[in-house]
Amino acid sequence: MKHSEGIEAAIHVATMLAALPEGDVLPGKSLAQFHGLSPTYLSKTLKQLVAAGLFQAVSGPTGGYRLARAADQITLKDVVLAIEGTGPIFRCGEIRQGGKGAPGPEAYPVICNIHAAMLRAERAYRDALAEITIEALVGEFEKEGTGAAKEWACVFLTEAGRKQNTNSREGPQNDTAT
Amino acid sequence: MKHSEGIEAAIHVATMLAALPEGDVLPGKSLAQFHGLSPTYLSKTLKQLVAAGLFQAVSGPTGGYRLARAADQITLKDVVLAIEGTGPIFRCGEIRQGGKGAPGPEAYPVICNIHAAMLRAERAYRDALAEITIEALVGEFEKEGTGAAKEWACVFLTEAGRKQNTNSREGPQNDTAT
DNA sequence: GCTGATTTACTCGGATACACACTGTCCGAGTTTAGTTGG
DNA sequence: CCAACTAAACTCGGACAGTGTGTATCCGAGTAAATCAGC
Repeated sequence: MKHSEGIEAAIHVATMLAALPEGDVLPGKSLAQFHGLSPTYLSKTLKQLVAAGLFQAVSGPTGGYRLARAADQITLKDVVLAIEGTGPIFRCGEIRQGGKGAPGPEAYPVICNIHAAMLRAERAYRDALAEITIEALVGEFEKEGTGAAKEWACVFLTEAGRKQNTNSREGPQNDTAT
Repeated sequence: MKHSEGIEAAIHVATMLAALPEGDVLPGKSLAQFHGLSPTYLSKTLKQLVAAGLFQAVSGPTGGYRLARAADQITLKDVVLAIEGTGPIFRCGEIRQGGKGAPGPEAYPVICNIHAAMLRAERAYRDALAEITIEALVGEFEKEGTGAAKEWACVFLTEAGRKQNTNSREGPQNDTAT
């Protein structure tokens, strides 16, 4: 009952992409360097986020990743489910009717109350995650972060960020400079 | 991010022990048979619950397990933490300052907001679990369960339950019949 | 018949294999850029 | 000088090992009850 390491990376990367100018992309290699992670393993996590429809990937020398939706339309719940899978935390094996000699399923018409209690807790967890959007996290960092930390992130975004001519979420950017 | 299978068994066993007359014990073998589980593996789970101080174990031919505390003093949170460990679900690796060239820890005086958000969700989860006591689960079963299911459980408790002369939680039972 | 030690059978507890998922890595397919060559 | 072609470099994506936790099992230490011998 522990989250995989990739969860932390996925959320941090998502906030980075959210802080990026609309349509721009960040390559996985740069993201790994910025966070001090293995590029090859981070790509595995990023792949999952693309498969889940949260990120978009662009190939080629100027390629990278960007958010597939607006940052206020992506929650921590989305990210967690993309990495950990959408299956339930608690899997009820109906062991209450597993013993030899136990009455059949007709004797258990309602859901196991233990199962129900665990589902309530699981729902509380995911609801709490669903309340936090990536945009909110970026906003908190902008407000609470120290000067050095913000500058460090800003420099990274400026250096590693890449304009994209083909922008699927908006029209092409007018700004073509560098 | 899934619970181990033992969680379900642990909770069901706890409710069984709670339904038992005060001080009586149930052997692990019987508990496994009633739930259709492997006795050897269930013993591993029970061992964890004893180590956590939730259950008490009695050796010998008339031995078994019983609750170490009153059923209303044991919550689902206690059981889950006993099996899964008390460590946090989300482990923050501080990757925000992991990159080469990143500013030192003094640039990050406050907790990572991502970490904080995950902690809030985790707290919501455990709070929800802490609200459910084993006694409440037994009460729900008594109220909602069907006649066949309740009778099946009652027969099991009667047949497998064992009186204990040395009762650490209360004085010896006067009832010596059967 | 009663008392006592002895034997037995049953219980829990720790130590030991097996399997799956997470972690970590490599190489290949695809695309854009830059360079080069010909007109 | 311009345009088109070619080659190269960089990106993501899928396939392939290593490791740690969870799963499953067996055997040994300890205890209460039942048995049996002796009084």
